[in-house]
Amino acid sequence: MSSAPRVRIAPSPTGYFHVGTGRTALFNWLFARQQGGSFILRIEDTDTARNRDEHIDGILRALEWLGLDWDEGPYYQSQRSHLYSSAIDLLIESGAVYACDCPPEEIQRRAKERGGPPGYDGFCRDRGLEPSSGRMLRFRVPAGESGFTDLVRGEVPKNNKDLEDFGVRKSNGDPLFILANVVDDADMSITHVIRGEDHVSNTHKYLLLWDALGYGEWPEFAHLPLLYNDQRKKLSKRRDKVAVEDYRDEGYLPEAMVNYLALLGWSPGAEREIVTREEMISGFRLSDVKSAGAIFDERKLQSVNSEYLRALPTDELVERAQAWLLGRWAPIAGLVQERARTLGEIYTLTDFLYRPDPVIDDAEWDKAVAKTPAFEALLSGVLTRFEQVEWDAESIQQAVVDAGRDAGVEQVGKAQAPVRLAVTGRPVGPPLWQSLEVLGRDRTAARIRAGLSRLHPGS
RNA sequence: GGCCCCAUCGUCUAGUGGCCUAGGACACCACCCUCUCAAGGUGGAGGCACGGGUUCGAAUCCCGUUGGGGCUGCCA
Repeated sequence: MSSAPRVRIAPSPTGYFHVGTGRTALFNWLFARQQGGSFILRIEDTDTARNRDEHIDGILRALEWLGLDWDEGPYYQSQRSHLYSSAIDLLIESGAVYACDCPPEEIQRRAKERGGPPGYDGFCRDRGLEPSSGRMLRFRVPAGESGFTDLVRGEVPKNNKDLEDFGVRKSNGDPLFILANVVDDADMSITHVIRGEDHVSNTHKYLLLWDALGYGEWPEFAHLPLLYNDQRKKLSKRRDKVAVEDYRDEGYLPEAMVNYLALLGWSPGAEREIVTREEMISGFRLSDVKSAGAIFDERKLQSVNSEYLRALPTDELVERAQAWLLGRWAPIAGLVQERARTLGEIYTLTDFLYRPDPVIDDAEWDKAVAKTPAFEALLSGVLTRFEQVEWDAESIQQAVVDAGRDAGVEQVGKAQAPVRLAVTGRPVGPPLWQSLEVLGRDRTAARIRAGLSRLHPGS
């Protein structure tokens, strides 16, 4: 194939955008960009019962968020039914398909009776039923072999006897996925079909149809290994967090998500983990894609995301976090930046600035503060000093150090602990002195007073 | 059940017959740094599923076993 490659991503409107679809889209996009080809978006909405406009909108926004721009489309299969109809007419004419009126229960019953494998048994093959409405259409699978060569996995053999007569049109007249898929790939001159491994067995049927329709030279195929959960099962909506929009909403950066997704099944080479888009485009090879599946590990995603977060100019970070929280935390943004793994986590680290009062866990308080008698004197010493010192990080630090010394708590690390818990409600967080400076003298003092009375509920 | 695919540390991977007493990253452990937590630094534990071949030589090639996965819809 000497002309510019044409590839496509063909999601169906299921209500969310699966990370696996995102990975497939990315690999298609990388291939197209590197080869100077076209990346085409086609919505596979032949199942009219499931279609919803907002689902389609979700697909477009997810693709945009990931930065995977398409060159053509979106095309909608629901608007191309005339193409499928004429293809079906052709198949009827040539006798490549036949009508079938077996109810699904009947097919199942016969399979059970037969004791053999489940699936259709060709019952209507030679009944000569008219292809009238109310009857589905099945492809008459010929004897022979339907093997093909896959760009990532090599030869994929198949004996046609292991293929049942699959449906190409529903009894309500709608085309089935496999038919629409083939017709559109031919019509759109798709040169490389890059999709998930769960489609390999569809490919044999695809090719049979392709030939029956006289489309000529086959496209190339590349089947990508699947993404699994930690149980090594295909990532599924039911058990797993699979929606790209969920990761977006938690504050993962699209560039980090793309980087992580690229690492699943492909590698930029030894000792590299963080890769720019340009490097991905220039280094990507379909032949380098692994054929074994990969587990989607959110901890690694977090780590990649942290790297991208820390690499951001701090003012840009503040800007991009606007959707999660207001900019009140900006003065300590640089300190928060290296501690947050997602934009959403920034709030956890800075919520003491946003809440009217800290939420203090009783058990935590008892363990970290109440058990140490000296901390009472420490806190009141801190309070006294806080009311007098200049309100800047350095003075705040000095006040805590001095109060600690007077209370017999020499180590600063120890002395800051009760102050931190009383004021922020958490045992850990960004550096305390700067945090208190931003919080302000009055709110800080009030919280320490509250801590003191927590020590002595009566007084 | 049938058909097909896959197999390097817990996870993602490098490795395409000698450079491998198998390298990196995440996660984990220890230490250093340090106002906590991170970040950073140093060190550590941890893997070629198993069994046969082929070869002077196998993580790399072949066969088998085991394990895992996918498909098997009038969903896509």
